[in-house]
Amino acid sequence: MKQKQSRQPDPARRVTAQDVAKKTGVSVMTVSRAMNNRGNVDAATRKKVLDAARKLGYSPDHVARSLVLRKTHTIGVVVPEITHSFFPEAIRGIEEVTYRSGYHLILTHSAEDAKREHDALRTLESKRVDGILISTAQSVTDDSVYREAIGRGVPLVFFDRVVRGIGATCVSIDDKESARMLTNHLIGHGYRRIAHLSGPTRVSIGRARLEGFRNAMDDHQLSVPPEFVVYSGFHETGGYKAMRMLLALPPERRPRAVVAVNDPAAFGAMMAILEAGLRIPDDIAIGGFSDDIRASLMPIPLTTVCQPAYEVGNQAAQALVNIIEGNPPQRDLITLGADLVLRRSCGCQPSEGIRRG
Amino acid sequence: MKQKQSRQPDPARRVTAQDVAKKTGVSVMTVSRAMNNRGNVDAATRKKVLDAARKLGYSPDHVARSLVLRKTHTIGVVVPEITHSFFPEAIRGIEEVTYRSGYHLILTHSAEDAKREHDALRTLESKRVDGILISTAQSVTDDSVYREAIGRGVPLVFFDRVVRGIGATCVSIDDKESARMLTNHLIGHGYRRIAHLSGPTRVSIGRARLEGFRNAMDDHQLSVPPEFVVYSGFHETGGYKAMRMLLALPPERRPRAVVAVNDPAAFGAMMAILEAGLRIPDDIAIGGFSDDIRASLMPIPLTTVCQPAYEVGNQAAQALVNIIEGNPPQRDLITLGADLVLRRSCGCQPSEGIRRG
DNA sequence: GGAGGACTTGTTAGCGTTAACAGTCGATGG
DNA sequence: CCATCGACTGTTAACGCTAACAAGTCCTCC
Repeated sequence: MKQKQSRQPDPARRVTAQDVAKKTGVSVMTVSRAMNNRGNVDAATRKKVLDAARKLGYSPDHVARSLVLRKTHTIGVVVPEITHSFFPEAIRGIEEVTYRSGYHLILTHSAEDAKREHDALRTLESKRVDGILISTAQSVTDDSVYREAIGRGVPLVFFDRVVRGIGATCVSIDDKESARMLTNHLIGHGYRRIAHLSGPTRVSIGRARLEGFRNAMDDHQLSVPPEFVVYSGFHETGGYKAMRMLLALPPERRPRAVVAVNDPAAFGAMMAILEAGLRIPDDIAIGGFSDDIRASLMPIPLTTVCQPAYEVGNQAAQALVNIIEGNPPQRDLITLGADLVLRRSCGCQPSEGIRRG
Repeated sequence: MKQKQSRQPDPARRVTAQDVAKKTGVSVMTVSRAMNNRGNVDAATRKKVLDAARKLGYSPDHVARSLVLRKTHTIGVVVPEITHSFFPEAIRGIEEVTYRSGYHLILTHSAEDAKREHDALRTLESKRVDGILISTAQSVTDDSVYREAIGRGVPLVFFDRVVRGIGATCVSIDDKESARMLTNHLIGHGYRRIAHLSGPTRVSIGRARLEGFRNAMDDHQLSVPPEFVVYSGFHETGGYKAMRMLLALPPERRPRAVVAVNDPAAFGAMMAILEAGLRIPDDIAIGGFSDDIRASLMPIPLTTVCQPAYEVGNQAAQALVNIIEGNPPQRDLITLGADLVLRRSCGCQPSEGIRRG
């Protein structure tokens, strides 16, 4: 067939700067300069190089470039669970920043598993990412992995589920303040006996929300009997079980309102309340966290704290990029405010009923 | 304080195999062999090397390794919109495969923009990913980008929004069949005048669902007047507007049932129907696609086609890894079946009412 | 008219790793 | 006793790119 086609020594071989150089009769260095729009290249030469590059389908090898420049323009992201509605939003916020600043994202997910998270961290480091954004897994009990990475000079920024006091920047929602705000709102409705469905205190958000709840109660000199703080974890079933325990109390010792650690727990609790033949908010009022997409669609729409996931990701990414580029942020604790979304479950009769969704 | 701490010439410098070699008195090659568990290393030497590596905090540089081995163990993923509930699920399915097979994921999102997708593709190629998983953006009109990448030998697998006939493996839901199934179900309820709220026909799912709808109608010798196929796009507002157009028809010429291209469009349409003072399904029945988390929570729960997003991602990743590792799949069209989730909006009175959520 | 400068291009070396080949050393066997 | 083998380890040369310096050309200016 074709006799004199342009020779291709190894079909699997990629086109390199060498090939472009040979074709245009300049050195690889000039090709490099032209491709990177460096000054000091004659306009005509640059054009010649760029044309040849396009014709040959040449694209500079970032791997080689990364090796020599000691910079990969890549950021590692570790999330505990990609499908948790919070994280896609947060990733979107991260992506917006990194896209603008020319970084790429290596996404790993720890499946809430400490070992898997640890592996992810090590591999990201081996991949020589320029920095890491991480939201910790629930099963992590030991900071040393993070400390060591930081010790080795890897820029690390925590977001949402943060670890404070080990020298890494943390971006999170002011959970304590939000829990306080929500609790205060319930107190404002006149409720005095308020219970808390809590998350694991090992995780920062679990701790902070419990604290904020306690603070608000303390501020109003309201007591919190020990049986009013029930562990529910982060899921529907936990919320359901925890609420059942509260409902097992004699009626006069039951709470009149409940602050749930998040919306799924609140949904579980609501189910338990309705099953017990009680009404929301007439018998028991309830509030949650995270403005789950379902919150506004429940039979009794759920009052909840709306967490700016996009904003958290955005700020965390911004902080990380700044650190990487040599402008470390002033404070290493960035907390964002959250909004209270008032719906019927707390006793409000919102004019509009639904704020989003 | 400490006088004789181990010297660190350049604090920013990472620990290399060289350092480990020097410390243990062997050559870098032996370090490499020990780290990679190659044979031909004395057990005692290996231990010595591994110990020193741990002590120094050495982790092999994947960038350098990738350069010499011409393999990055990294897969590029391009999705049009990370927050579309379908994609986090799909990514989860991808992640499961890649985690098991030792690949990492570079995630890019095109924001439904052709140019941004094009950039992402080029950069991924420059980053020398071993393969690419892509779900196309809506605004793409030209295949050549994909063809060229394939021409350059980049393994490419499409998932969900696929491009057929250009030599890449495609993994998608059998949308035509699903649309047909849904339409058949409505016909089974006795509806004859059925309309379709359509997506962009440029996108494969838009085309396929329209076709499946048409096929089902043809099979039953039911006519589809031109005004019964209304463009809605993929969002609530589009569905709302499209439904308004159908409702603007004189009552006797209105549809009795509607097949929406996806759930958000269906939600918009439902809002329009209810606003017009009509009842669902009594006056107009409706069905959607994707089993959006809200579908079961609507005032009238929505009958919908449940798409196995996790499975799509999983199969696509599996196919790509196979291609990369030299076992190309037999067929280059992999279609997965979907399930019909029956709820009230189509006229069914499901015993259980809610299937998931 | 020759020193100096501006602009462009080339040369050399090295980023950290591994493949391929080349030793080294003790043991084995005819 | 020396060739041979096998187990281990070292040496060299890439992989594709860019920084740093060197060198060439042409021009300017005292």
